[in-house]
This record gives sequence, structure tokens and C-alpha cells, in this order.
Amino acid sequence: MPPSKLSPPDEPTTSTDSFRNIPLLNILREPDRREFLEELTEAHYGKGDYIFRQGDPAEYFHIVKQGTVKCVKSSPEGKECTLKVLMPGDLFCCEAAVFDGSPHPGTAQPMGDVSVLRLSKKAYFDLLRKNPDAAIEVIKYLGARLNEVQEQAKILALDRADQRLASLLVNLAERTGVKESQGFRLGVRLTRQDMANMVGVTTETVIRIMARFKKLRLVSGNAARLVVRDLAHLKHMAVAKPS
Amino acid sequence: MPPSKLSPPDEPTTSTDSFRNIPLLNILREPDRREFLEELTEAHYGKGDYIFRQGDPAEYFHIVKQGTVKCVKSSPEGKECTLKVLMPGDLFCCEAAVFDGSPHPGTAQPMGDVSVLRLSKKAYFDLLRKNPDAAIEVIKYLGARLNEVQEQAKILALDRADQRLASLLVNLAERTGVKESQGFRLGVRLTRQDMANMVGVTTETVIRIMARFKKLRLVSGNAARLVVRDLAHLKHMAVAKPS
DNA sequence: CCGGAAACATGACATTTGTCATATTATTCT
DNA sequence: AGAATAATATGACAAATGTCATGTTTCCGG
Repeated sequence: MPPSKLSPPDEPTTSTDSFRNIPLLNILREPDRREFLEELTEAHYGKGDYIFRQGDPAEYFHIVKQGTVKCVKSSPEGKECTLKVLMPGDLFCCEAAVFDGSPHPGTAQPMGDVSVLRLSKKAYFDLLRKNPDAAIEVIKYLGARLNEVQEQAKILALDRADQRLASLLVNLAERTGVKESQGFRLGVRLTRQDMANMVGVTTETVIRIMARFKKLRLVSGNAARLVVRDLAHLKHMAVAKPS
Repeated sequence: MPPSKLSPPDEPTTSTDSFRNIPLLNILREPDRREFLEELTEAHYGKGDYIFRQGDPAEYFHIVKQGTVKCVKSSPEGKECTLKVLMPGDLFCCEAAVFDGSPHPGTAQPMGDVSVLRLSKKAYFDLLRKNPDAAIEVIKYLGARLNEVQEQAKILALDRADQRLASLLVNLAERTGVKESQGFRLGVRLTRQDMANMVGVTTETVIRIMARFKKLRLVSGNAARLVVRDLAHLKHMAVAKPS
């Protein structure tokens, strides 16, 4: 079941901008830590693959090298919820899952072509044991993620659909957006369905709200090319009373 | 603004059952790590106090010793959301907040009388740098918390009010409940308002749903004494289609 | 460049949840 | 014990969102 195509464990240096400055990797690159760097393997995935699925046993610690990965949880009834879009440099499965034997609490799937660096459970554990610096980086990362999800939970608990969607757009624009004449073009392909899964509403609701946003010139485009035109307004909308 | 009454940094050994077995503390208790144990100070709080507030600078790493603490986030408009009820043994502010200078992303307030162990930012950092075991414990804890919040986010995103409430009751019964003839009595005082803040609905909605649950003999009692009578049924209800 | 599948769109209607007003019952404080 | 306050309760109505049905547009593989 595991990955698909595996490239040789090549020195991970030829990469994207956003990938250059990963504290954890910089630590690994220091002279006396090469042993771990050599344990890092690279795996490639494409549309339709799974990096791992909810319920699978956790065997690797991962770092996104190129592309974006979405973390999805599904409920018994088959409904799905996308918890996070990981970008190059993001770590995943740093968590408990990799220590105790528990299975993956969610699914990781590539959004387009993706390459990922992996470290076996054992090597990861050794790394942390022998390199406090590395452990501290992981703690920082996990802490940041925890805050992030808590913020997200707050939004899900308290905000209306349009506010949640506004928050999402702001977030993605800031994290993946590239400046254009018209605003920020998102660096991810994102259907209304995807958005619906991220903010916990139905596709129809997202379509209606996006239509409204479009009319207000806050956004434009579709899945293939989504542009956030008025970030400030969306930001305000995310925290404001009704409409 | 900080704490209220501070007891002498007394050897933290006289504690609750659930407090006996904290991996992180056991590590601190090992002979050569006494230096950190001595840095631990104990602080007491009562109803109405704040351990820290959203926006305050983060200065300490904390461990709950006795009592329960709730983590709350509030939105600009004044609405509140309770993200987590911490029990003895729970760590808080392990997170990024303690490293970079960012302020607390939420408020921590005691539910009744509480005592908390604290370690200064600096000592905490030293501890992690010098003791990989400690760092790994923190990683495990953060990982578990991250999974927890993600599960919670999924519930908030996908489930109806009654399902969310059922999940909450199951969760609290399992974590704080004490077996009684009628079922599990919750170890926390919990008003309908509190529950509302935890599942992201209004107090009225919780009242109505609880009334229904009461009629179905799933629960009984009120804030002061809440008993979960039919755990299995509630568990099922948390994942089932309408009613 | 054509055909099928996604993605996007819209309306009518049902359901869920929120809002506000007003009681009633418990708890707490003195 | 009695007053004040907090917690629980209930109804009528409004607003937000889901559901289903159906149609149009866009995208993609052969």
C-alpha cells in the first residue's frame, strides 16, 4: 500500500524557494548530523494517490518538499473535512502517532504533484533523542500548529459560513498567494467543494457565498485560477457582524 | 496582573491520584535533574481569577497540579469559545508562545480551586535543551493535543448540535467521570452555558437538547451534579444520522 | 475537436439553529 | 430565612444553512 514511485535518496538541495529555509533541515545539514540526512528518503505522489490513509499504521515522519498536501478526516457516514493544506517545509506525523503504535487519525493526499521527504519512525526518534535542537524545532512547529488549529476551531464554533469562508480566503492568500495586478492569485487549485470541506458547509453554500463575494469584487476566478482581490475587505468581513 | 497567592516552592509530591504519573515530572525527579525541579514553583488560583489572559505575554510553562482549568478564546465581538478543559497532569504553554515573544492566543481560567506548577520560559528552554527525554515527552503531549483538537475541529465542521453535545458528554464522562450507581458523574461543574461554549451553539439550544437527552434517560442532573447515564447510547448518537 | 465528466450555478423548500422575551427553579450570600 | 443572582426552561418567530432537483459552463482525455 505505501507510496508509489520512489526516487533515489538524493541530496535534497534542489528545491523551491519556500523550501530553502527549514530550520529542522538546516540542523540536519550540519556536519555531524549527516547520519540522519542519509536516512531521509524522497517519495513522489500524484493526483489520486494517497500518502497515507486514515487508519493506516504510522511508519514515517514526513516533510513536504514540493507541492501541497491536504490533511483530511472523514466521518463514519462518509462526510469529509479538510483540516489543513500543507506547503513545502511543513512537517507532518511528528505526532504521537509515530511514537505509540496508534494508526493515522487522518488521510494525507497530494493536491497535484508532490514530493515528500520521509524519515523512518526509528530514525526520527533517534534524531530527537540525540539532537535537542531538532526536538525543539519540532516542539515549535507543533506548538504553532496547535495554535493554528485552535484558532480554526474557534472560527468553526463561532462564525457564520461567510465569515469562515472569508477567513479561509485570507489565510490562503497570505500563505500561498502570489501578487498580481488584480490581487493575490492562490497557489493552490481549489474547487468550491474543497472550500466547503475546509469550512464545514455544503458546496451549494460556498457557491452562493462566492457569488456574493464576486459581485462585491472581493474575489474572481474559479478552481483553476482563484484571485483574492480585496484582502482588507475580506479580513474585515471575517470578524464583522452580519452583512 | 500575574497570579494571586503564591505558596512556597514546596516539593510537589502531595498530590492527586491522576497527578502521580506525569512522565515529564518523573523525568524531572531523576537524581541529576533536580536543578529544574527546584525551579518549579506552585501557584494557586480560585474562582474568578485568571491564570493568564488572551494577549498577555507568555512567561511560563505550566502543569496542572490540582483542579481543572479551562482554555478559552474570545472573538472581537465578545463571543467566547472553550477549547479545552485541562486536568491534573495536563501541560500548557509548551507551545511556540513560550519561545518567540508572541502573546497568549487564549485565556486560561480555573474552574474552582486550582493549583498549577510553573517553570520560567528560560528554565523550560534549558530543560528541553539538556534533556531530550523531556523534549520527547513534550512532543508526545503536543502531538496528542494536536490530534485531539483536529478531531474536535472535524466535529465542529461536520456534526449537528446534538451530536456535538453527545460527543462532549462522552468525552467528559470518560475523562473526568466517576462511576456511580446511575452512571458516570462528571468531575467538573458544568452549566449549560459552559457546554454551549464548548460545542459552539447557544445556551438555549443546549438546554433544549439536554432536555431531550434527559427524557431519553441519557443524562440527569444539572451544573452542580451532572450524570451521564447511558454512555453507549450517547456514543452511538454522536456518530448517527438524524434522530 | 468532440463527448463525458467535473465544476459551477440557481431555485424551491425543509430543517436546524439563533434570537428575544418571559417564566420558573436553584444557589448563594448575608 | 429571605433577597439577590445564576441557572434552567419554554414558546414564538426569524435567520442561516442544508437538501434536492435541474441546468449551464468549463475542463480534460481520446
